[in-house]
Amino acid sequence: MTAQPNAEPATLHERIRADIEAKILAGIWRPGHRIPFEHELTAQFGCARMTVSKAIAGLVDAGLIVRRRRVGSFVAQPRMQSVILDIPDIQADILSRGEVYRLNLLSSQRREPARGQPDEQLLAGAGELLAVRCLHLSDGRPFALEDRLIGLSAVPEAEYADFSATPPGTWLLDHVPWTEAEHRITAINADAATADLLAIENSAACLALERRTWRGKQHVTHVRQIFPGAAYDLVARFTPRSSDASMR
Amino acid sequence: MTAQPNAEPATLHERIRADIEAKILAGIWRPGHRIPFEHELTAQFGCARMTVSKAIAGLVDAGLIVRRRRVGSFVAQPRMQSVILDIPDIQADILSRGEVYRLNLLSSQRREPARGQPDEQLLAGAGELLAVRCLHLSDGRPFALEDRLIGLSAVPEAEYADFSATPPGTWLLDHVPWTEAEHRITAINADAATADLLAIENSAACLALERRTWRGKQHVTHVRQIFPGAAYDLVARFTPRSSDASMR
DNA sequence: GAGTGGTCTAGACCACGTA
DNA sequence: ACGTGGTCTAGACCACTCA
Repeated sequence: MTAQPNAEPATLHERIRADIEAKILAGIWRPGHRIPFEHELTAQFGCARMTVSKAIAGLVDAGLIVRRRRVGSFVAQPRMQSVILDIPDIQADILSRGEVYRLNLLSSQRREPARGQPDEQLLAGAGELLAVRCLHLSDGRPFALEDRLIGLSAVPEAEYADFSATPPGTWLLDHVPWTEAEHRITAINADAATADLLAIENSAACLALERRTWRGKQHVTHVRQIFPGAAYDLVARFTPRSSDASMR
Repeated sequence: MTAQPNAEPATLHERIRADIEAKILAGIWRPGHRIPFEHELTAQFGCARMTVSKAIAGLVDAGLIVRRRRVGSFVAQPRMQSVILDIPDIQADILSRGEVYRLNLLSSQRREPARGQPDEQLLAGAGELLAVRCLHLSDGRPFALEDRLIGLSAVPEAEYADFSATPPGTWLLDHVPWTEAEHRITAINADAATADLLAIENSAACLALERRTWRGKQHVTHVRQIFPGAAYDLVARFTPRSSDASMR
């Protein structure tokens, strides 16, 4: 949990927000209930309308309130909607746990996109691809196996980067602003080669995390990271509008 | 992608935000660069400071800007931070794909929390637990195996709910507002019993999704859902401040 | 001390959806 | 037509932090 549990909020709009939130959580205002109009809250709290509006806007962000013009603002139907999952930089994550990070660069080669792989051709654009394969180690133990493709037309300077000094993911974060990413999380049985590299049993369950990243419409990189399922979990903790998440 | 790509934003603070965002994404303002002071932007756009402030606040939410008093506002170092993962209601998800949803309620029993299980005792509080085990089916094929514990002191009316009519997750969403949830995603090898229920091979890799939900400080429910890894992925797509996610 | 962002006010006009 | 929320203004004071 990030925030202290019961600290009285300092600012007025936060107190108003907390006041409304408390009524909802206590069940006094059930889903679908119309909360007081903004001008009523203005009178109740003796403040300007913008302040009330800011408080409600926060509750809308948190998914607790729905506003409808000409009608009013209502307590939202609860939904298992957005859950914030943090998928951190592997190096930073290992270091933050006080463990020793090491990268084993298995291969790195420039090549043409494969025929019959429209994904690779989109990633390559007019240029070529950089294919990097590496193993992340934490305290000497395999932590994740990474296969990455980088579009050299999007990131030409990647060709000259030293990925044994800086892991490719970290390097890209530092060099390329991204606007969009798609993640896919799957469970797979490790094949023989993967199991060997990760030092796990053959066909042991692993988490496969695939991420494709764009800058604007330009596809920047596509990475697949495989984590031993027995050792590492993805954890996401959610509180409306404040979250804590990590990989354990 | 949810939002239309290049629609000119209607409101002023959105245009200001888009203007700043564009400079960052184009690389004109690199990470660490100090963007103009608010009073400068006020002059540049010919508007009130609150409008500029609202625009920047949005960029702070999106993680693109960091504000520092007395110093200025800066382009944030990009981080692979919050990724919004949508973990929807299974029934709603299956129905939204046009498939037939069916629930197989395997067991449902009221019982005491197990000794030596502090988790269960916290969940039970002063009362007992409701333990529900069910299988979600999509078009007749096993979709997920669910084991759920519900704290009857937190949700006493759950005891009389008909979980063969409404899946427990859906029922809880409709009846209990929640404030906090913790998710854990793991890969596991299916044991014999699980494999049998899910109609998959023994020790096939599965995604295990564990979720614990609170209302305030009160622990409401703890659920573990197991998905055949070969058939289903968790997908999350991220764009700063607007997202699309689903389970496939 | 000086200048930044953080918050707030007391108005105003507008867009929109309901009736 | 009406009343809601949505946006915006032109100020103001404060808190914080750097010099």
